[in-house]
Amino acid sequence: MQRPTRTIHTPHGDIQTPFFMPDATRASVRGLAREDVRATGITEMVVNTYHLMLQPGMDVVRRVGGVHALMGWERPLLSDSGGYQVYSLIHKNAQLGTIVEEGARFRSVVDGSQHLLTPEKSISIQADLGVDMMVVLDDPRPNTASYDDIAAAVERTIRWAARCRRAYATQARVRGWTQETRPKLFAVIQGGPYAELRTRCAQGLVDVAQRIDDGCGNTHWDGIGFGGRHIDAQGRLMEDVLAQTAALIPETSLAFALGIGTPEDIVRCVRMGWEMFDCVIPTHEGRHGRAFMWTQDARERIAQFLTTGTYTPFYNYVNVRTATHRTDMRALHVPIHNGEATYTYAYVHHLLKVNDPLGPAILARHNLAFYAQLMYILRSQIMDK
RNA sequence: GCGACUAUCGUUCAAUGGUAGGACAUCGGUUUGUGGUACCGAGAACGAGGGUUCGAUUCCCUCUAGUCGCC
Repeated sequence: MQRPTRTIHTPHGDIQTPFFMPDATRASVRGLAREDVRATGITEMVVNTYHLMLQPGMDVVRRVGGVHALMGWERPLLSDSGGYQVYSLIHKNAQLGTIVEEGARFRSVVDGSQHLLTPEKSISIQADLGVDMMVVLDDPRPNTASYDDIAAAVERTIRWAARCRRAYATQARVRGWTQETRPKLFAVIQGGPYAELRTRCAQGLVDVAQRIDDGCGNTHWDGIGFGGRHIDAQGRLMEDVLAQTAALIPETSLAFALGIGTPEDIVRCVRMGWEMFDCVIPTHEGRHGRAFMWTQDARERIAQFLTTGTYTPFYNYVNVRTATHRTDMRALHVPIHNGEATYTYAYVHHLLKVNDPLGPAILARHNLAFYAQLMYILRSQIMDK
């Protein structure tokens, strides 16, 4: 069931749920200045352990004083553990890595060097990054993997979560973290499409939190995420598993829907109780010339969707590359530092055709603003109740 | 006015006496904890007329248009 909105406190500021974070994988939302991101209404971003440990490397990150300092970003950041990237790498090319009990062994995409990412190393790297929210190293599997394979990955994910939690407690001691200064720690539920494995994973993780102190006296996870792929082979949202998994997450933990999704998927997930989202879609689609646009009465349609579950399209996305926009002088509103700039479809179309990076940048900003507005509408809808 | 050269998808270049190929453009599709300025697919052309030939986009002639050169 849908959860009430709440405020969470992090070292770099408060956040109101539900909220959306764009992926700044290599410490930037590709092609956008942080002021541009901020102007869209986005207040948090996701950075990536896997990419940053390879480039610029943790010696650099430590010397410059963390990823906030490197980016010059004052608001909260969440780091992903690297588990999904190794999974993605192996899925694409089995030569590039293997999962062993010790951790994830992989080859760097930057220089081909070999690395072993253990749960302990993932936590210590994320502590060095200095982020506000971190995620345990997990073991995602494709939904098409065998039941036994996924069941084994669930058990490993639980064991790795325990090792991450111990490593977190060590970091808390060494770094003198308090309840106010410590980063939030997220576990991840695996189990593929199987309800009983999702249940088993959730129980195992909750048990780990109760058994193992996080170094600050807590017996719960700050957040718990939905791991693995959340769409089926047809590209449709796996609603049953997502709803079932959301119900497994204790109210004391934030429900994080990793990697979701389209605007429609996000609203569906909010109805189920998911509170946090990150996704490449708005920036990715923007870079490929696509703009999300509200339909008429979008706000009313979202409200109806949220309360009744009946979906009426409240947006469409426009391929600005097509020649139909060559002389399209309708306005495209894009937030900038001190307000809003009006561009025309015709101009952005032109920029895309001449491969000026300003075109994708305008659309990425536009789409991020769209997502920020969507979350704002969802928050206000939930508060109205 | 004379001469040379050229004429092929929307554009720009190929090839060929027997179902004309690429690139860019056009249209469509893919992208969900970012190896994506990417990938996949479709439609689209032999300047006009005549001749040689079983058969001509290809060889020959005329015309038209363009480019270059010379007066």
